[in-house]
Amino acid sequence: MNRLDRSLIADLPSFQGLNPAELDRMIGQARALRIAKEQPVFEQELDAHSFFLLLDGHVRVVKATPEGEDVIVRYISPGELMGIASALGLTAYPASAVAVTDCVVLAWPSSLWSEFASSYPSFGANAYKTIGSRLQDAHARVIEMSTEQVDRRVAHALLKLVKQTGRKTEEGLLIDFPLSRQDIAEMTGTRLHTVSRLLSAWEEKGLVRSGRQKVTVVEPHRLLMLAEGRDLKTGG
Amino acid sequence: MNRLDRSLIADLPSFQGLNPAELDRMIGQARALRIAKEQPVFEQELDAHSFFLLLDGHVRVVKATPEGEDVIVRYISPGELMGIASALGLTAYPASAVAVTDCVVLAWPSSLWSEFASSYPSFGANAYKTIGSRLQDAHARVIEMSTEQVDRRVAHALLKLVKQTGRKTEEGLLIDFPLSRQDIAEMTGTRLHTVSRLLSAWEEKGLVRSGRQKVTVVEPHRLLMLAEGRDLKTGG
DNA sequence: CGTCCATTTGATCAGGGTCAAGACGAGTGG
DNA sequence: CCACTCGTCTTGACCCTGATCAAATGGACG
Repeated sequence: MNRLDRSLIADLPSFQGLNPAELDRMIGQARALRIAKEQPVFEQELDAHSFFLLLDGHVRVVKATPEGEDVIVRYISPGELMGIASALGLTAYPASAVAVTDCVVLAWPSSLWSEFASSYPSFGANAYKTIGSRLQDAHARVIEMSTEQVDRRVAHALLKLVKQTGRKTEEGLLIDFPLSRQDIAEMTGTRLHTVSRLLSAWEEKGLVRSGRQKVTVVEPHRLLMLAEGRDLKTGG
Repeated sequence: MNRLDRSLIADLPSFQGLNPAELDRMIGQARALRIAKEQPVFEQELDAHSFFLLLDGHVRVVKATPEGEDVIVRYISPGELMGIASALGLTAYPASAVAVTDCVVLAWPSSLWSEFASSYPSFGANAYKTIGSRLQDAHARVIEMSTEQVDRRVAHALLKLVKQTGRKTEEGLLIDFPLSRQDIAEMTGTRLHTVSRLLSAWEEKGLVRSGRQKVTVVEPHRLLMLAEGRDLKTGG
């Protein structure tokens, strides 16, 4: 049986301030899981039995409305915590998480949360910092949806993804996992048709290059101008 | 000089699970403040020196966009914590808080947060539960703005306020603080004109009664139907 | 090679934003 | 006590953004 080594987590932001012995104790209670592409990590409404750390791959966090529409809450990248409902006193997951690519995750039983938070105060503080930034994200998104038009919201979403997972290629910065027009629509509160039209227009202007479930930002700077509304309508 | 008594806070949800001595120690470090109507409790971007508990009155939490538009994040009612940026590792307030009516608040220096959270674990757990429900609120709002039309969003907003601060009158449930069309617009991501038209229409249908900075929900049940889209278009 | 899904693109239309004007009501100062 | 002013609210007219409906194209994969 494989033992998990502390080097898997030692360098991650969530575990800064912990000594090797503490890391060993924490990882000793984790279970490593492999999640195949398109399979769920955890599901909305179900008992929040575990919390997770993504080691490899990408995960999409989705909330489903009563009417059956999906809204993408965020994408999780390697090194991030997810499913930390228990930190907030929840007994059920408020959203579902689905592997966008094949993933490797660590899982801890939720019952360990309070133990970890009190025994390893830096871990607790780091985790609550994460939650704080997610709360800020959510508010930022409310504000965006209240005050900005679709094109800017889509531009912001792409820039956020590029910052999070952008990989340099000859063409520009590639968003490093499969991302459809529909996905972008679910992130920005619009429809895939509108996203398609926007990307087509931007491709013509040379801002992005995109294909089937693939988006590359060619000119991040000009896209940012557009996102911030300081667009000079620089045509071709 | 007035001493603050633990009875001010003993029954509040945030302080459940604390014994009298603990309550005394906490309130002994608080300062009571009076905030006049329309005056700020704390301001966005400024150093988060304190966190607060609202004892009496109502407070509006607002985020201003770079372009100068305001978005109302939430209304705070008596007994609720606010300005708990420090719990999330923030050093500046992410939003401003303004007294909607004359208010009485308790203030603690932010530096005490970590001390409180570790010395009084129930207080910490309660506070993080509060943060959790605010995070859920924010996500719920993102979803609403992504998937629902303006009339439903406004209906939801009114119902939420009624649930939070509704006071029974002969006419129905009165929202218990001054609330303008503009305020409702800033809560729902629309314009005061649209809110005005909606309220006029609903008044005609007998769902609400409203006037200058004043809204009474006459028929919460029918308003809920409308909010949930199970509206039967029951005219007069 | 055929099927399935993502994508594109056109046409139409309506929700609600914007612009404009006026009515109403509360508080203020003379 | 009244006139005035200021801020809130109402209502009409117009128009634009982006949703909706419809159909075709194009890759990917079995």
